[in-house]
Amino acid sequence: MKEKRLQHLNLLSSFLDILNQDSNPSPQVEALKQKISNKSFKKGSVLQRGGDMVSRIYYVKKGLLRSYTIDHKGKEHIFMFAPEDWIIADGADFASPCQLFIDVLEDSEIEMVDKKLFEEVYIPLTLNSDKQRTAAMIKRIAVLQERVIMLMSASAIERYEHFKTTYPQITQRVPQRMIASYLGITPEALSKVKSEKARSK
Amino acid sequence: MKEKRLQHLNLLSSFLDILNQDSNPSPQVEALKQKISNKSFKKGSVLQRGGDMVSRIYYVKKGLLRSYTIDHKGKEHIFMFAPEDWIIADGADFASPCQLFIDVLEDSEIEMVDKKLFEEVYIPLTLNSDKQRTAAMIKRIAVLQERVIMLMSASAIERYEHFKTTYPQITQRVPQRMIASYLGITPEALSKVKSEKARSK
DNA sequence: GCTGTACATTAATCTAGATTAAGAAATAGT
DNA sequence: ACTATTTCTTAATCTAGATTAATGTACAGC
Repeated sequence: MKEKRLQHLNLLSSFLDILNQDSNPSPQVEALKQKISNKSFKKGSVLQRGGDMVSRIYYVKKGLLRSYTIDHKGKEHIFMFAPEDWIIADGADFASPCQLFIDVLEDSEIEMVDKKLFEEVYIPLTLNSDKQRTAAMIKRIAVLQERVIMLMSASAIERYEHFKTTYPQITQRVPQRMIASYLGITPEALSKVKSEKARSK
Repeated sequence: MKEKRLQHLNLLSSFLDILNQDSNPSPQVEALKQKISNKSFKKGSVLQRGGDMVSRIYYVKKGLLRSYTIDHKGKEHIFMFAPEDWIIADGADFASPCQLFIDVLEDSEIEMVDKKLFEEVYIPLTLNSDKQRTAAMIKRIAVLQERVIMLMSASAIERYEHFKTTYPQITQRVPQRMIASYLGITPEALSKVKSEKARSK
């Protein structure tokens, strides 16, 4: 089995592992497998809109997704990127008041499952792999905590440097303006920061 | 049993519930009980410093704690407040690179337990109350997620208003400068914001 | 009761980053 | 290959909030 990254809530992938490892699956597990959609999406597809009543968990087999909010002025704020082997879910997954949008940044292959089904079925199936689950959630908390500290104390340059070292695999694949959005600054400010840094070398 | 708030990672309190509910405790549980410290702390006491090797989980029975980081310029950034019935833990609890300080804002009564012990003992004892545990962590994630959105998109006034409605019980009890620190602005800016708002009424 | 220290407010600058706008470069669609 | 659209960069302003500093206020210790 390929080593799994736990940068983010890596629930669905271990769920899938359990389903797949089962060499002699019960009818219950068999029925579940049918409910996991396996789909290709073109760049630009919208998987979920804030406020949608649906709530799914997406596992990125190939490609790149993002989640984001739109504030009261209509501005997008990117919440996270999800490249290969990452999990992404909408706000409902976290009982959060802010509703997240999820869309596709590169042609992608996605496995997805209904959130409710996932919660109801995953827990009984994985009681003995709870440590992994907890570890994944703790990791998620760490990422968010770090992000809060960054937003509270770091300048635009510092945030950008931090992003580059933390997510090198994403830096090259998404437009500058989206990185800027993730960092909480404007694309112009990011451009400025980069050219100033280049000049000072 | 008093209703428990789940605003934050409420692990220790359910842990304590389990220990206390046990009418005929096993020797193992009995031994554990001895390891939970029950202490009073004076305002100003420091429970943990960033970088400390100890790692505990604190349950606030009475009083008020806070956790914060100190950035490379020596500035404090308040990460969270923990009033009565809340749980607070240092960075090590989340495997976070940023080390948190924890100290006492009001004379407090605290129950605390070593993090490692907690993790090793809590999980086997509470396999069947996992849903509660997961709910607590999800709630924590929601709080952090909301905080990120706030820091990315809201102005000083908006953040202050949001804080007041979300944490009314804290607003009256901590100095302005600490609320400012939590909001990611300076005390002067908060003062300005408040007087401008008062004038415009 | 004083005195000192921490905290809050106000006002005068300063600055990082936002906004606006316009041109250059890259990408996609036909 | 050519056009259209999106993205990136640069530069000129503008502004929210930082910084600095001075004054006012409350409480703690003596």
